[in-house]
Amino acid sequence: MSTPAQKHDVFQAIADPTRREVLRLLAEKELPISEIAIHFPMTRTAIAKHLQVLSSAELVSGRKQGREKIYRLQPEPLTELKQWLSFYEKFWENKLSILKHIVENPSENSLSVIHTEETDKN
Amino acid sequence: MSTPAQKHDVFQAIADPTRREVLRLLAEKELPISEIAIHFPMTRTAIAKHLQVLSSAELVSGRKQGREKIYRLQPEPLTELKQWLSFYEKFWENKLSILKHIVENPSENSLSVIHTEETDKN
DNA sequence: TTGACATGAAACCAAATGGTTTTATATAAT
DNA sequence: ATTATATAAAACCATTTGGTTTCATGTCAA
Repeated sequence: MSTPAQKHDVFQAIADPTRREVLRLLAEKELPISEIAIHFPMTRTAIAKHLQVLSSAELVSGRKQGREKIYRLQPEPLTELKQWLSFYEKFWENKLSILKHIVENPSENSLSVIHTEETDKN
Repeated sequence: MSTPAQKHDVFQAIADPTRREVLRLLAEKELPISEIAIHFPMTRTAIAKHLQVLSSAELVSGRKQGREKIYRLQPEPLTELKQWLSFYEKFWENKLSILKHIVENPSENSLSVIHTEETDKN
């Protein structure tokens, strides 16, 4: 974490399971650091740093209110992830549709396909 | 990297830009390690390790053919990412639709909303 | 004003990460 | 048989990461 101030990437920000859980919490409602920290088996400080990472990726924003700092979810950067993903969707949809075809048509030559692998070994 | 043999998670696997670029390459066609490495400013060994990470996340699979090891894309685990993302879509779509509403209705009280922030400072 | 909270900042630490170089091994080509 | 190619495995290294503890500061409450 290391309070980098440097812009973090969305991909990197969501790589950590703790940070994903923080996002999940903030999806329900905005929360001050201490309240967030209650849900985790680590110190408030550690959570504060995770929030800084999320903040530098612009996935959350924090406003100071009295003595507490309240964080809220800012989901917009996730569109970048969605875009990235959309490129790959055609690949797995393709694979799944082939599978679907085999499952839904138990006739045809499914068995011969399976046997191909077996016979290759000989 | 460190050749962990341990199962890697998709989120972690795609966190690294080099690995994302590798996936992009393999999306076009399967390739042996050396060919992949040509596209990067690092050693073949480094790429081999990235491939191990991708492999342990099951985003690629490698088969040995002669003296080369050919890797191919295996996009299925990305469905987990998509699922994760889908939870957040409602949030940003919500925000965008509010924005859209403001933009498309320049009448109404958009200005008063903007002024709220200004007057808070006093 | 005197504590009690909530945070911020800094120093520190172990482990993980992203890379390198070196050495070994199997396969292909001459 | 020899050499070149493709990978694998291991040792090593610097930096980053995810965490801690300690100390300082601002704010709320009594």
